[in-house]
Amino acid sequence: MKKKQTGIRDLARALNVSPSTVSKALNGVTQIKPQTRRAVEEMARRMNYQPNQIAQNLRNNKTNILGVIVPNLVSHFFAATISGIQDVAAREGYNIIICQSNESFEKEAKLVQTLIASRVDGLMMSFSRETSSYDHLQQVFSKKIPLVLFDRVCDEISASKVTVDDHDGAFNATEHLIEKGYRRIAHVSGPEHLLISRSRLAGYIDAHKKHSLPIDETLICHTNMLGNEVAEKTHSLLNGSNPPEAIFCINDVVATFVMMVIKERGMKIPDDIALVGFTNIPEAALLEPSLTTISQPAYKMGEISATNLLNQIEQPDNFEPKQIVLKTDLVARQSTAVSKLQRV
Amino acid sequence: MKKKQTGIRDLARALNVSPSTVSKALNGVTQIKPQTRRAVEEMARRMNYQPNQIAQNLRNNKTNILGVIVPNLVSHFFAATISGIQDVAAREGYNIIICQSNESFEKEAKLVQTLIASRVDGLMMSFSRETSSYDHLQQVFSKKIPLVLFDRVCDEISASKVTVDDHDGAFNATEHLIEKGYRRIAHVSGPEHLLISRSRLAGYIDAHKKHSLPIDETLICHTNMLGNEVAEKTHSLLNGSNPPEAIFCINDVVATFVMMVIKERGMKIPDDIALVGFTNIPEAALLEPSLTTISQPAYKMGEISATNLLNQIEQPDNFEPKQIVLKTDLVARQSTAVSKLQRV
DNA sequence: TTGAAAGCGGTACCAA
DNA sequence: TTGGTACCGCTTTCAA
Repeated sequence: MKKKQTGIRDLARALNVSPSTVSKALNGVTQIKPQTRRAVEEMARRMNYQPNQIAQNLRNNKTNILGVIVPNLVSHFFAATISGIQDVAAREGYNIIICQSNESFEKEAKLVQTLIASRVDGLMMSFSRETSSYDHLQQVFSKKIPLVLFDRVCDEISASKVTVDDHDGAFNATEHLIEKGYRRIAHVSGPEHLLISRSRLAGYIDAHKKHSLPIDETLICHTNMLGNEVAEKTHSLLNGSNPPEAIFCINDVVATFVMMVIKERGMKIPDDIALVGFTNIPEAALLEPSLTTISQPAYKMGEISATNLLNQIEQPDNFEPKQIVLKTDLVARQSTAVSKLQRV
Repeated sequence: MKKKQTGIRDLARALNVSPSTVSKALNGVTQIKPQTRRAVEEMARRMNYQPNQIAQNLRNNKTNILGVIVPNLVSHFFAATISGIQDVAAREGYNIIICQSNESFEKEAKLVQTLIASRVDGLMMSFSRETSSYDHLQQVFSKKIPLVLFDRVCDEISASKVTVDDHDGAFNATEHLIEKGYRRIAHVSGPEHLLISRSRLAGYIDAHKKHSLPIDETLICHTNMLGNEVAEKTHSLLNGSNPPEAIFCINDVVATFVMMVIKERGMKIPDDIALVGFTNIPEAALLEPSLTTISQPAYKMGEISATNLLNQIEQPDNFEPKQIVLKTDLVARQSTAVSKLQRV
């Protein structure tokens, strides 16, 4: 049995005033005699009073809870993003409910429902790998729940979006390879329907265009980003009649799989083949050779997403969806550390 | 302005029945004519009714929310634990609010208050590095909020605790080194007041005892587990007149710092010195040389903690605090891959 | 089998 | 400056 906690009425009784007076005193309403206020505050302390947030929630139709849906919690990128979200939320007096879709569309849709039922004040999400339609967000719109998409976003719906400049990052990664003297550069991408795959592929292509290099379709392969398929397709790439001199991967995890295949085949990085990833996971610096990659400001992305969502919640009227694109940084490491001269 | 959602009264009005009938029909109370029930359910669907969970919470004095406090979200171990918690919670219809103390005692204490104010149904926590007193949990006890401690627990308070067998893991790690022929084994530990430091140190010592090896106090050093201090103390260890042949570190992150120092000094692992960590973070396998370590079942720890908490919540009466200790596994890798013979 | 009404613990309007 | 009271949306007893 739960013990009954002291409520506003208990305080009122103890002080011989009305509940409404207590409420006002506690909430800093001005029209209260300072003396009364002090008495109430004193008594609240003495009786160890704590407002029942649920009752407040009901009354104010507000929970001070933000919902967050991510594909998973264990990848460092999302963990760091959530860390940023959490810090901003805590600072502003909000809690966050975190859910993971485990990359399943079905789970994602269910979670959206759950969070709506929990009456979160706002929602932030990054789509699962499977997500390619957006009907599951219908209720979010019809109930006008503030929404911010981050990282894995889509073009199809109107909402605030926070992303890194995937195109620009991929462009820089590719150009870095070109400047190192590489010409035949492969790209191991993700599922075709993900915007993130398309953007990074576009950056890869545009870097080629800028340097007037031909694009060889056989050097571009889409994967589901899982170990088996990536390994398999990497082998195919390397078995080709005219294999690539460098590989740009959609992210560091994929690059790690590719690196394993390359090592397995007894090839040397970067001498036989260069490798670039994307994200800058902590492992990237520890790999041997360490991995050149594009670093994404994950924590900052979380902070910005949360800040935007809170603005949206607190000024629902004059709010316009914003598209925020964060810059990335090239982190050059050993996996591309071959000088141009050396290769000539 | 928030749009008003369909409530139980709207349904009642539309069907010309009373709100209480609607409530009963929706909640599967038996004393309702099946026909009425179907009508209500049908109408609920048509009017897109969703129960207001806040109102239900208030009424039932239950939120279906579990609070989780961890030192941080970005370390893989905690991320994996939370992942386990989340999956169990979701399966049982609970949400989780996740907070990070950022290793600060003050923040931790504040978060406990916040979560209590949010009326979570239960609380799971892993203490911050700074935490050495437990008054901040006083309210948790006085309000009888179900509590489960995991990983970083303490002896001082009575609650369910889920840990890995730190002593056993450390014992195995140390014995592994002894069996490899190492005799002078150093231990780089964490803060002395943490139970986890003490347990692992005890395992280290007991392995020595079992093999009748002397314990050299100068080979045991406590650190704050941060890069600078670990590096500094590692240098001291290696500068000693009789430096160690192997180092067992309290965890993999510390081991990574130690490895950097060793490499910096031009020493070879495992030929000049062997190294063992604890946790089995994903980086451990990727380091060069790969790191021998003790793997902790993080995801499982989360699952078990959540399951225990839910039991406690749902059967508050006949509940006894449980101490659950999970076994660890030794993962032997290159950092200790010297054969005994080779060293003789 | 159904309905009326009293809460859950606050907030806020209106009156005193 | 303070108090009375309706109400947020749902559950549950008790009576019809």
